[in-house]
Amino acid sequence: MPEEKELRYDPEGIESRWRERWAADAELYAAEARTCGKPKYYVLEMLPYPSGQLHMGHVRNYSIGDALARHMWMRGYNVMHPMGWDAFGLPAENAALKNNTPPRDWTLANIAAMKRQMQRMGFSYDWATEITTCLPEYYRWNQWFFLRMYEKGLVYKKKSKVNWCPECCTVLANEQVIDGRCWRHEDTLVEQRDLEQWFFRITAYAQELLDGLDKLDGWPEKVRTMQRNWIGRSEGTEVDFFLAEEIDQGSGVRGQGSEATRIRVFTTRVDTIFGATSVQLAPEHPLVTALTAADAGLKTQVERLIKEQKKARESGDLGAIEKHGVPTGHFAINPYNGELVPMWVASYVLMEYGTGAIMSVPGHDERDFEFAKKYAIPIRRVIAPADSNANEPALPFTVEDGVLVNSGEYSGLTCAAAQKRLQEAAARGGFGEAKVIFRLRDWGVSRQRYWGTPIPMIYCERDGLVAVPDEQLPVILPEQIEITQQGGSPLGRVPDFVNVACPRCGGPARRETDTMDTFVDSSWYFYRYTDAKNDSAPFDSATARYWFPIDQYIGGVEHAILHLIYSRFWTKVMRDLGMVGNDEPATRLFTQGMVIKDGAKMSKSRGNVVSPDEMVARYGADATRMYALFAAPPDRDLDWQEDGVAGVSRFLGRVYRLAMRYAPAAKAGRGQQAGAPEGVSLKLLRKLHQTTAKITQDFEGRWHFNTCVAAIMEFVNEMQAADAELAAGTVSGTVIHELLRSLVLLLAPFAPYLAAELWEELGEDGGVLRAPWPRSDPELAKEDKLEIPVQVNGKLVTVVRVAADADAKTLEAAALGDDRVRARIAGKNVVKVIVVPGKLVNLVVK
RNA sequence: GCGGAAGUGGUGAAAUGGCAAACACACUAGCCUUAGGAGCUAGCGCCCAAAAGGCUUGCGGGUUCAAGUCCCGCCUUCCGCACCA
Repeated sequence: MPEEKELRYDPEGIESRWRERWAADAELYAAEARTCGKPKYYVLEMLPYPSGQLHMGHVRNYSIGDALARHMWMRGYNVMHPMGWDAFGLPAENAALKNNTPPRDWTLANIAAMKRQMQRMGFSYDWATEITTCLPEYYRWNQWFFLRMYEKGLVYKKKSKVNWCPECCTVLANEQVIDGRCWRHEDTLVEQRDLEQWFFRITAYAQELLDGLDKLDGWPEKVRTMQRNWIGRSEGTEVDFFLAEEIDQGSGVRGQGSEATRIRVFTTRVDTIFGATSVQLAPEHPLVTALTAADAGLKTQVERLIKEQKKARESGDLGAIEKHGVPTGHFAINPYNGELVPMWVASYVLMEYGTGAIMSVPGHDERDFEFAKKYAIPIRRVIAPADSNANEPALPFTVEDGVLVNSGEYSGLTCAAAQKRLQEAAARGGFGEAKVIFRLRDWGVSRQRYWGTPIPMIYCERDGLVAVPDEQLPVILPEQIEITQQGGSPLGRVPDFVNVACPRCGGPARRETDTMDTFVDSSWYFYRYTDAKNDSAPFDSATARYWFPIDQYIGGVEHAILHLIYSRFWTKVMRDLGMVGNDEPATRLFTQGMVIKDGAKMSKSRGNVVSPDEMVARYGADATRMYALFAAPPDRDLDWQEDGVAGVSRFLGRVYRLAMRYAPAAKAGRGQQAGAPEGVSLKLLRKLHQTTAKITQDFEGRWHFNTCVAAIMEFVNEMQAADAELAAGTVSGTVIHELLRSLVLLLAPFAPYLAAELWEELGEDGGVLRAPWPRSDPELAKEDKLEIPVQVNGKLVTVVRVAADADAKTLEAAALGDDRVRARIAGKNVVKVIVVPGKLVNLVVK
């Protein structure tokens, strides 16, 4: 007999063939209409910035989402699995400067390249709903939303101190400043500038954004905690202290001082206010500015504090910086007891938080204590432990469940009770009130850049600020424009763009030349997928109500604050506009781990980047994505080892050859009736049904795809080990058919190309994607015999082989009947026998 | 400083309180030969020449018949937050 030529697994051949066939089938990954009757499932991976190159982080992210999408299709869901491009942003302008390419051309070329890479990977995206945020058909709706929010008072313009990145030459939102540095330029310190800016009133939703987190139990706790911290809700009291001199000279009536002499402080511990021995103002507090105007000496000192504060902000370790202060020589009156306390300027008080002024209670606050010690400010005890027998604790005593002392009429009250009474007194006396403050501040969206959505506003000489009317949308971003590194908004240098007739009076007017933060684009993009071609609205409300919320959102944890808080805000705004029915964009969020190489995150600067193209060329897309799922559980960091990819590729080769070898037998046995399986057949079927159960469970719960792949490998190993029996015809064609058919189905979410190929080789039709997911028969999955470990005093001695359903008595007898066990317990008393049927036997002896 | 996650072979890792190291990678030995980034077989935590045996999940305690897993204390690494009043 001529030697049979061994088949070679040729990923390149298989994958290119199927890529062509899939590309020709426009409906393959399309979601069905909402009337289809199937349950819907919206799985979404975060849309990428089109940098031009897919990196391994993307591949990992999309491999997870793709496995899930394919699995859900096979489970019979109506699946939406879209992809798009977050296509505005600074890199396009930088590239334009460097290569003299228009940002649009550069961006669109990058998109084309990355789309090719994605298609090469075989991801199941419905390209008919693809969105590209830099195209007018998309960004016109940014402008439309801007106008709706403007109408509702959720957009406003104000001059304020803003973060300026000298590298980006633009303003940044607070969320884009990390440790005083730009989120895109780690080495660049952000400057503070006074500029007129557009803001979204995200703070109007601060409380709801916070409360909503409690209900988002499908989100990682880590992300929820980060958002809670960012929103930073704080309950306390605002209290007015007044400059003593002014009150003496004026009416003399407490609580009616002028605004210029009022020092409003915020405190969470108003119960300690009788212990306030100074008030501390931020160096940039308006009152300090007023005082320094008339006092050159003070001015010099305060400027030093400002410099110090700036340095502290940049250092990233604020707690370690020594606190400095300057006495102003003025005094303020504590409204509760009329006491005069000195007024200081302190480097540790921030103008941007609370009121920019605090009361300093050194007896009961760590920082105030440190400060008072340094400057010999009196320290007073006003809180004692609730337990009156306790020793007097050392100061500062910061617990909040004590009792007030030395506090006038409030002495003896608990802290909580005193807070309430003191707030009531402040409200009555008109010198304060209970107050909730948030750390979250409004979202500054103006960018002095070109490559972004034009802000649809017009400045008319006669009518002032005029919104662009809806019918004039979109305000098109001009394309022929010279990009330079000059300051100011590039659009300001395009007269055709700037000069416009006022929509109201027709007179001469100027357009707003700032563009929107690109996070606006990504705050609502996932709604657009549901109705991507709509040219009369951002999307159809009924369609969005069908698809939303997103069932599973998958992306990197680096967006925990930025994108994920903005898009929650946007959803609530759209809900209040009546456009959507959901309060939150996504029920479940999954944040995958980073891809690591040689102990560090893959990055160009470290030179440890592995290109997906290279992997695909060498090992195929199936092996590359399957390795991305196999090397670590998806939530953990993944160490990229090329040998591992090679290993997965070899495994797929074994699967291919095994399936091809027995495909004829399987085809012949297809649809035939089989008797009760026994011997090798039973053994293989049992393993198959165990594997199916394991993988099905994992998709439903813990998503440990690494052990799913391992389970498939175990199953294939077992088939391989039975190769002789299979070749000898011991196993019927019907059983072989079930084994191979199910193997291909289980493989389909992880290695879709090979699965498609083998599905066809097995003579199945209709495509593996729409084939029903295999069911595990619990009876078939059950073992009939088990090896039960036997321990003596908790130490393993041997295993006994017994029937799987053996009861405790049988197990005990089997254990005691074992020679090794007998030898071990000879001459000793068996004190206790622990039998866990199906698990183990433990003999406690003395 | 506060909060979170993690720490298991040479490497990536596995283990609803019940046989620690599944599945891979690397390595070693053998086989095969259309010499391939191939395939097949076997070995592979540590100690001991081997067997028998003993030891082993960052460190120290505890709970339990039984702990990588639960509890307490500590160490290390990573991530997030932080003069937030």
